[in-house]
Amino acid sequence: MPIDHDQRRAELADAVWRIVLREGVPAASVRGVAREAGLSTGSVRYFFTTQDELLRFAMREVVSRAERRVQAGAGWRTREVGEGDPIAAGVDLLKQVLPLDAERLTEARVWFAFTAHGTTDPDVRRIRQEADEGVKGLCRTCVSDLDGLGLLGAGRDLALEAERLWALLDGLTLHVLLAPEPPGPDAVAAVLDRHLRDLGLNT
Amino acid sequence: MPIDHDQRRAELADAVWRIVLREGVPAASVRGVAREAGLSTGSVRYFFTTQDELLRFAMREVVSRAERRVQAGAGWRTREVGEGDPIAAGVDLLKQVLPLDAERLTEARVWFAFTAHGTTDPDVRRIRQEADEGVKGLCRTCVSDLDGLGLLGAGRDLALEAERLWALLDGLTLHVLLAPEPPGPDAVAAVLDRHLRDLGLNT
DNA sequence: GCGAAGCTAGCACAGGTGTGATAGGAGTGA
DNA sequence: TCACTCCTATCACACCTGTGCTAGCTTCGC
Repeated sequence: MPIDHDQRRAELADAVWRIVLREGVPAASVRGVAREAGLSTGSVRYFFTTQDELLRFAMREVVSRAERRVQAGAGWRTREVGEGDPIAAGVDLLKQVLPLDAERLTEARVWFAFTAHGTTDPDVRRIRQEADEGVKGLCRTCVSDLDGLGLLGAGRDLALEAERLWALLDGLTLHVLLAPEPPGPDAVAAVLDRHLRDLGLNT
Repeated sequence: MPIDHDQRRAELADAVWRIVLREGVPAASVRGVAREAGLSTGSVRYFFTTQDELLRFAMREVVSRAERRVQAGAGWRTREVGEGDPIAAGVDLLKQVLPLDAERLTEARVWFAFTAHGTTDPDVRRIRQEADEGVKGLCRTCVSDLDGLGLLGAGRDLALEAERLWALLDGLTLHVLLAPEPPGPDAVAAVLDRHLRDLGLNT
C-alpha cells in the first residue's frame, strides 16, 4: 500500500518546524530533519530531492495554515459585522493574524526565523511577501469596512490609516514574539481596541 | 609599532556586516570574514579567539551606533521641544530610530539578520533586548512629554499609548526593511505625525 | 511464485566548518 | 647583535554539510 505523499511531506515539514524552533534554521539540515522524523536521509530525499525544496515547503506550510485560518475568520466576520459591536468584531478579526495561542505562536516563530534567514533567498522572500500582502489586505478592508459603517473620523486618509494599522499589527506580532515580557492577548486586544476607536475620532 | 586593536576589531565587524548584508549570517564564517577583510583566519583569530566572540561584537556594534545616534538626538530634542511645534519635534525624534537613510538602513538590516538568527542564542537575545528597551523608553518619554505639554487627550492610558507607539515604530521599521515597496521617509513621517496628533484627541 | 513498483537505508564524495598549534616575519629596545 | 613582543600565515584535525548512487526491503497485482 503506497504511502500518502502529502501526509509524509507534512510530517517532514513538522520535523523542520520543531528543529527551527529548538535550534534555528541553520540546524535544519537534511540529516537533522531525517533524525527528527525518525527516517534516514535517503527517505527524506525521496520526498524532497533537495534541501531547499524541503525548507521552502516547510515555510509555505506556515503561510498556508495562516491563510486558512484567516479565511475562516473572514467568513465569520461578515456575519458578525452587521450584528454586534463592529469595533469588537474588527479587533477579533485582526487578532486572527496575531500569535495569541500556542499554535499561532509556533507558526509565527517559524515564520520569523525563515523570514530573517531568507533575506537573501529570493524564493523565500517571495513567499513572505505573499503572506504580507494578505495581512495588508486585511488591514485595508478593515479600515474601509469601518469607513462604510460610518465609523471613520472626518478627514482621515484611508491609505495612510491602512498602512498605520498594518505597521501596528506587525509591531505587535514582533513584540509578542520577542519581547522579554510579551503582551498577553488582553493587552494586545486593548491596544487594537484603542486604535480602532481612535480611527473614529475626527482629526 | 603595535596596531590599534579597537580599530582592527571595528574593521572586522565591518567585514562581518558586509557579508551579512550580502549573504546572510550563516555566511559569516571565520574564513569568510578573513577573506572579506583581506586577512588570514589566523589574524582574525588573534583579535577574536572564537567565532561567537566575533559575531557578538559585530552585533553589539550595531546597537552601540544606534544608541549613540539616539543620545545625540535626545539632546537635540530637549532644546527643540520648548520652541517649535512639539509634534514635529516628536516625529523627528522618533525618526531617529527608524532606518530612513543608507547608514541606518544598513544597521537595521544587520540588526534584523542577527535578531532572527539569534532567536536561540541567549547572548544575542540579551543584546537585542537591551536595544529594545532603549526604543521602548524613547516611546515612553515621548508619550509622557506630550502629556506634560498638555498634548495628550483626556482619558488616555500612558502605558497603553507607549506600548502602541512602540509597536507602531517597530512595525514601521519592519516595513521599511522588508516591504516590496517600502514606505519612504515622507510616508513614515506622515504616519508618525498622524499618530502623535491622534494622541491629542479626547477618547 | 514472480515481477514490479514504492520506499528505505546506507555508502561515498567533495566540499566547508571551527579551532588548536606552530612557524615565520617585522619592528622595537638593550 | 640579540632577544623580545606583536602580528601574521599556514597546516592539521575532527566534524558536519548537500547530494549522487545503489542495494535491499516490503507490499502490491497477477
